[in-house]
Amino acid sequence: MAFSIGELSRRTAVKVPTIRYYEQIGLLPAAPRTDSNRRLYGQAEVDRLNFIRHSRELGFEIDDIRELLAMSEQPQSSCHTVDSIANSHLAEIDRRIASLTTLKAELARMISECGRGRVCDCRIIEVLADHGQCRSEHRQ
Amino acid sequence: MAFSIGELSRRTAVKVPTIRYYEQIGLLPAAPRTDSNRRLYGQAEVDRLNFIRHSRELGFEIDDIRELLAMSEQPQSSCHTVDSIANSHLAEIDRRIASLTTLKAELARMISECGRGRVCDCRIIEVLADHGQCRSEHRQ
DNA sequence: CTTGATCCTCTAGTCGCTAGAGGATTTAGC
DNA sequence: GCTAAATCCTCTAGCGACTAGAGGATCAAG
Repeated sequence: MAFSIGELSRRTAVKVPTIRYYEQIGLLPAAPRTDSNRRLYGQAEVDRLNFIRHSRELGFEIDDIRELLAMSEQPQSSCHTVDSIANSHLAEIDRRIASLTTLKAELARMISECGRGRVCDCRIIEVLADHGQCRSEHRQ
Repeated sequence: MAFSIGELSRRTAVKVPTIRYYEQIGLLPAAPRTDSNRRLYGQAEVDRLNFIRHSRELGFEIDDIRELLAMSEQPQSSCHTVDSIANSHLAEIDRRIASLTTLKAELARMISECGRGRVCDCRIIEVLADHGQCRSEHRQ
C-alpha cells in the first residue's frame, strides 16, 4: 500500500529531488515517515503528482497549479476560477503557437536557402540579424 | 555617432541591465567608456544586439547565439554549423508546436465543457488529473 | 555480513535575467 | 549658476523551477 519516494518517482516519472522540492515549497503535503525517517506515499500522492506533472507539461506555472489543486480539493465551489486560469493560459498558448509557427517557417526557409556556401551567403545569419545584407561590418 | 547604454536600449528594445549582463557574460564585447566611465556604443552594437534579441525571441539559447555570432564574424567559413544549430532548433520547435497544439485543443475542450457548474463537473480538473472521475479523494 | 542501492539533509549551482542599494554624473528648466 | 530629475555606475542578491553534490544513514540481496 505505502511505498517509497523512489517508487513514487517511478510511478509518476517525476524525479526524486523534484518530489522533495515540491514538498519543500508546499506543492505536496509533507509525507508521513517510517521509523527511519523515510517518506511514505500512497495512491493519492500518485494522483496529485500526476496532476502536477501534467499541468507542468502543459506549461502551467507552480502558482497556477496551486490554485488548480485548491480548486480540485473543493469540488463544491464554482469552477469560475479554474475556467479563468485555463482561459488566460489558452490565450498565452495561442500566442506561443503563433510565434513558434512564424519561427518555424523562418527557420525552415533559412535552412533551405542555406546552400553549401560560405556564411556570407547563408541567409540564417541575415534573417537573425534582421538585415538585408551580409554582416561583414562585424569583422572589425 | 556614439551613444549611451540607455540609447542603445531604446534602439534595440533590450533593457539596460540586460545589456550590462550580456557584456558581463561576454556576449557583447566590453564597451569603450567616456571619461566619466559611461559606456559608449555605435551602430555595430545595435546590429549585434538586434541579432541577439532576435535569436533569443526565436528561442535560441545564449550558447547557440555565441556560436552563431562566431559564425557571422567569420564569413569565410562554411555555414554547416549554422545550419545544424538551426536544424536541431527546428526539430525542437516542431515538438513544442505539436505539444502546444494538443494542449490548446484540450484546454479549449475543457473550457467549453466547463459549464457554470461545480468543480466536480468541471472537466478541466479531470483532464489535468488524467482521470476519468471526479477527484474527491483529494479532500481527505 | 558485506555490498550496493536507496534514502536522508543540507548547501550551492544552473539559466537568463531582474531588482535594489548606494553613489556619481549629466541634462533640463528656471 | 543652481537645483532637481534622469541617467549612469558597481555591487550584491533574488527569481523560478529545478539539479547536483557532499556526507551520512539505512535497507535489500546474495
